[in-house]
Amino acid sequence: MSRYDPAVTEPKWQTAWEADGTFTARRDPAKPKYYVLEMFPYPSGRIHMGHVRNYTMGDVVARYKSAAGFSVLHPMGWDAFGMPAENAAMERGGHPKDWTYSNIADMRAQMKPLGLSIDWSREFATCDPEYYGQQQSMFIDMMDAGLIYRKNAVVNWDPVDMTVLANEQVIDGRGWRSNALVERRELTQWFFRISDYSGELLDALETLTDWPEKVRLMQANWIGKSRGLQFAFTTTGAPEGFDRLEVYTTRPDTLLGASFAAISPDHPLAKHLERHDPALAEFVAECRRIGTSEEALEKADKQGLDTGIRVLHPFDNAVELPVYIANFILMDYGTGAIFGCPAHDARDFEFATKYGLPIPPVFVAEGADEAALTEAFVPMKSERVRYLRGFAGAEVQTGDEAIAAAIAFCEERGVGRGVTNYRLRDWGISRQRYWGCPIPVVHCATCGVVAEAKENLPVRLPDDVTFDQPGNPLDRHPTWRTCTCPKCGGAARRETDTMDTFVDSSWYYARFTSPHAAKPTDAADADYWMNVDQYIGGIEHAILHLLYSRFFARAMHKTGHLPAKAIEPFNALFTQGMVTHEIYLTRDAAGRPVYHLPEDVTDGKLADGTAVEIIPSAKMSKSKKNVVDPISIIQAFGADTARWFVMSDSPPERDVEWTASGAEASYKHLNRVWRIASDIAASDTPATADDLPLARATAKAIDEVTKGIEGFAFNKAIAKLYEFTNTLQKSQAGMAARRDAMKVMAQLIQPMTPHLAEEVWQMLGGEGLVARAPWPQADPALLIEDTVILPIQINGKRRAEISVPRDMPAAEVEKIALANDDVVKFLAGQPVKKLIVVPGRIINVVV
RNA sequence: GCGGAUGUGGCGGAAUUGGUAGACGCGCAGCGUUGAGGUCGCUGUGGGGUAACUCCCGUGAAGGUUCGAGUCCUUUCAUCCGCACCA
Repeated sequence: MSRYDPAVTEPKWQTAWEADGTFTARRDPAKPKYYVLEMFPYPSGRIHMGHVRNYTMGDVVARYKSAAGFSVLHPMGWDAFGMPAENAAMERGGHPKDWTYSNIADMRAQMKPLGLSIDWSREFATCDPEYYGQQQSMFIDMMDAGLIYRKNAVVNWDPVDMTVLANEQVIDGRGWRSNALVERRELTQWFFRISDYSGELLDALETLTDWPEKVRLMQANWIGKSRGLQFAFTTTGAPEGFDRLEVYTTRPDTLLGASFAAISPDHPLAKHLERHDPALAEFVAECRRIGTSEEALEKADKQGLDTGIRVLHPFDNAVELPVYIANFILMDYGTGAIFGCPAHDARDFEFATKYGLPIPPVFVAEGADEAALTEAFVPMKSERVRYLRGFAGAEVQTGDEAIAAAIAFCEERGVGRGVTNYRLRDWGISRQRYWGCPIPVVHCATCGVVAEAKENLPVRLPDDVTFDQPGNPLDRHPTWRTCTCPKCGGAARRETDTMDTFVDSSWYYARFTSPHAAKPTDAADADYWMNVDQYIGGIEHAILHLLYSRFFARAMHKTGHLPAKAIEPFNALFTQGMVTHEIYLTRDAAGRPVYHLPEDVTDGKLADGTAVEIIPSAKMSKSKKNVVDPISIIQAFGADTARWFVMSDSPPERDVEWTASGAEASYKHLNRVWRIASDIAASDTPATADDLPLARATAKAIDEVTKGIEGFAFNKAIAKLYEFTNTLQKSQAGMAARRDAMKVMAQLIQPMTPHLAEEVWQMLGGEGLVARAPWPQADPALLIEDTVILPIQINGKRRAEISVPRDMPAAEVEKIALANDDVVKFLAGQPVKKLIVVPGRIINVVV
């Protein structure tokens, strides 16, 4: 008997599917449609196990839905613009375009052997001019619809390389190549008005019931709706034009605990003051070196500088508060200025302690006395506190009540107004880089900023660019910038900023519905295929990519490119975990770690016998050398083994650790299934047992595997398939019954291990391709057990069990339970206080 | 710093959502098959105690609610993800 050979079998069935056109998506009015999408990959050049896991999950869903009678769309493309291509060009020479397209070809070649049910005829890359040209056309529509504007915004500026840096390229406040201290610099940049949709994007989260709760919560917190008070302090000693200082607060009830005011280093007042005060300018420059990321700002040591300006407390003009410039105030949130209430805010407390400012408490915990504070007292939202001073007097109430009361009180007295504020900022899409979608705009001396005419689209990237120096190659290209104004025909200058790559990925799902259309979308196709029924990707995209896509779908609807039903483009979302691996290292003479590849380590030792340190499982990364290459796994064991392994063991939303032994175990299991199938196909051993138990086991397997796939619990579906395999292997039922059960096995494993499934299906004489066979149905009559085993607890501890008919009345169950020998023994004659019978579950005797 | 998640045997995990903790797989041990190794098949496997037993302990830690808690509540520790120019 020969062995299962994936190297022969897998390509055979891939060819069969291709010849059959099994996975070509078609608009079929007779069937319901189902659109499965995995977040498309960045073409780095190599697929990794994370890709295998992501696409296998989508493939399981796609194949299952197809068997269940849906017309399925399951496409693949490439998120192909971005910095790595430019970095490669700078480091190794060559052109970003060549690098990218050659990577795409490599990755496609690595992906095809996985046997994914993808409709490759819809493939595109976002760097195809056909794609980004349509994006430019929509940009112009969005300009016309008032969704786009320009304003100044800060960027990380590398003063040595004379270039803008991404946050990722700023390491400890220094440029990653030049090592120069990074500065903040203002540039005029393009923005999408996503904040116009803050309220809607927040409210609509409630309709996304098939999204993970945590993702909805993260988005809600990101949008950050708050109700607060905006008011103006009157200043003294401030320069002309700054006689009022607007502040926003979400805690107006603590206004009487104010002990200082503070402004952002980017506040207009700070910018004014630095022009005349060298010491202050020095401080502000220091603040600007922190970088632009919120994380860096929040983690930095709290620093402040007294400007000498004072503000008057709005309720007591005799009280003057100092105005500081403070490094932790964000210009982008509220008004860029705050009042500090150290008693009830941890950051303000730290700041006041450092600069010796008073810390007057406003309230204390309910029932507590006023005492010196050793840290800020920040009550929980629902916690009731007693106000020592405040608009509500010495009353006890929760923060929410007090805030509403404080806003009403202030408004009555003309101190500011209640406002709803959002943390969400407009989306800055300008990038001073080459490898992105050019912003289709020209700058004309006469007409100003003008959109390019649509007939001139796409505005193509020039091919003749160099990367021998930092900065934007579009900016220094000799001729590309020169153009004519589409409005007046005069000489004009082309915009050299390109778009954030998040724009590319904000509508690719819509483009897949009609990837070759001469417009961004085709109405009939978009109407049939949208929305994405199941979207699958990493949790790291929980906020930005998904929020931008939700905004962009709304913008596409507003500009006529998507139907109204598609403003929430993803009906269901699943966020999968990473594939991780142990890290192996030894130490060099200086104690520095030296990493070793998994294949060089056997039983915790290198080939020369040196023992390695094993660091627990972590994200696969090249520098830690803990990467397992899917291609080598496919070559060794076949794609089905890799697919089976990444779907087994861990729940899909959690990380899964790749282990060599696990992969081998998967391989062995698939071989076992094949062996059992070929035994059944070949032999004709007589039945020595009833067919009924196997029929029951089959029905149960169908039921539980179906539930597992529907519920995204692939690990549980696989556990059931192991059980079913064990049952089938041991079954002594008749050959016809075993054949039928094995054919069901082929159908049930088809989503996970499609090649093996086809092979088994064929061995048993299944008709056509199992990929086209309808999903098996479980006979409901076979799912019902006749008897149930009920555990009996005495005072909550399991002491006995009884087996009773499934629908025996509770009164009779009680009688049998109390008569049980073990129960009688444990009760030892004590009277029963209470008897709890949960039908079909458990009996608890309380004495 | 802020926001979000996770924590169960030697390991990955299961537990019908408040009702038998440890399904299934890995690993390990024993037995069988095999010339040997591997493969394959069978049996056992949370910790402790016992001659034996349905005896005790046990879901990161501490406390609470309940007839009953891995599951609910409070506090706490550890790890991971995101923080707006990485994709």
